Amino acid sequence: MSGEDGELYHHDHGFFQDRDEFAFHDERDDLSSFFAQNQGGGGATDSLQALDPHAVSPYLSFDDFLGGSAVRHGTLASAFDASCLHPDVFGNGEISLVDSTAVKSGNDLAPLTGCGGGGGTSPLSPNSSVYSSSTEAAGEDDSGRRKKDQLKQEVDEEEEEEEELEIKKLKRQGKAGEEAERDKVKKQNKPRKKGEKRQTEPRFAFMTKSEVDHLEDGYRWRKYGQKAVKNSPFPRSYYRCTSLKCPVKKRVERSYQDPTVVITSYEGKHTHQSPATARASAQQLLAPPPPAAASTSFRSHLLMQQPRAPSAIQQHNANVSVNLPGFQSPLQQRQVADYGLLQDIVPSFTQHGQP
DNA sequence: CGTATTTGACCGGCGC
DNA sequence: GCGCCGGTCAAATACG
Repeated sequence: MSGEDGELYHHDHGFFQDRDEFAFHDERDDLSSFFAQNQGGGGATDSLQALDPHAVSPYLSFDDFLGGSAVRHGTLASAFDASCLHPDVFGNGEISLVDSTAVKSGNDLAPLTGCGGGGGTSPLSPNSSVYSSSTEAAGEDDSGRRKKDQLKQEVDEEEEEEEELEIKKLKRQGKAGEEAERDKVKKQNKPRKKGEKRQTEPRFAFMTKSEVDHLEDGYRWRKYGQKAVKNSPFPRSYYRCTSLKCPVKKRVERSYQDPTVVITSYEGKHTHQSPATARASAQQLLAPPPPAAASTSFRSHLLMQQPRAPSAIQQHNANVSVNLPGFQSPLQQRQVADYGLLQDIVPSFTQHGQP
């Protein structure tokens, strides 16, 4: 239990402290600087690096993952409990830590409101998330091979990726093909370039303390596989975005060292809007959002909570030993209010131009 | 009945 | 070359 997690949190702790020194908007440009810090600074990175330092540049930020829609971000943000969201966190690309309340029954993030404390849904246990641009955040041990893999992945071409996806789809749809054909396709599928593996898509992983494996992030996913994880009693689940043509995949697994920690990795970019988002915006257009619409509008939910996060966060932090000192600067909060979820999640992107 | 999940088989990549 | 492993497929099954 405390083993890895403890370590992780510990590191994060240090990390954030570090960050604190630089203030969130400090992140001058973007991920790169952040990465630089991480890699060099040590602190949080140690364990995280195992996740995959190389991944760094090629990886997407939240923004990218979510497809660019602010609202969408919000949804995911909720996964981390946006209310507690840490700007820094999302702004940087490699690793971040978010404090959120435990996700209990139900995948819906709505209940996550905890952070704000105002919400009322009581946060039982703090839900903290660490995220990194790499995948195997969970990697924990067998980083060797994975690192290699990812390095190669970086080299991969997106085009091929798409092609492959297409083929696969066709294959699936045109079942008429029979097995023979299937085999054929399969073979055509992979052989592409020698030495180059598929899987180019940027990845992004984060850890969350949650009782449910599959966190609701606003998108619809279909599980297409599950595999036992070596050295872990917990299986890894593979999900694919159900949206047509959307290549995004997601892997979910539990840390074997701390079963309460769920490691989620996203791969690829959404090519569409999140259903939840769409719904939410539609509603807003039709009618003014109800004050506390318990409902699912991630967006409103988040917006309402943002402001209160700070205090609550720190309390939680204490529990988890995650430190998010002064995480939410007024500036950030303002942004949130002004621009919406995405921005608060990925401040660096929104403020990009900042000198 | 349509959709989602489960699960065993298969494939390719990688290390030895 | 062989075996291991991660990732994916797709038939079977469960669920609404």
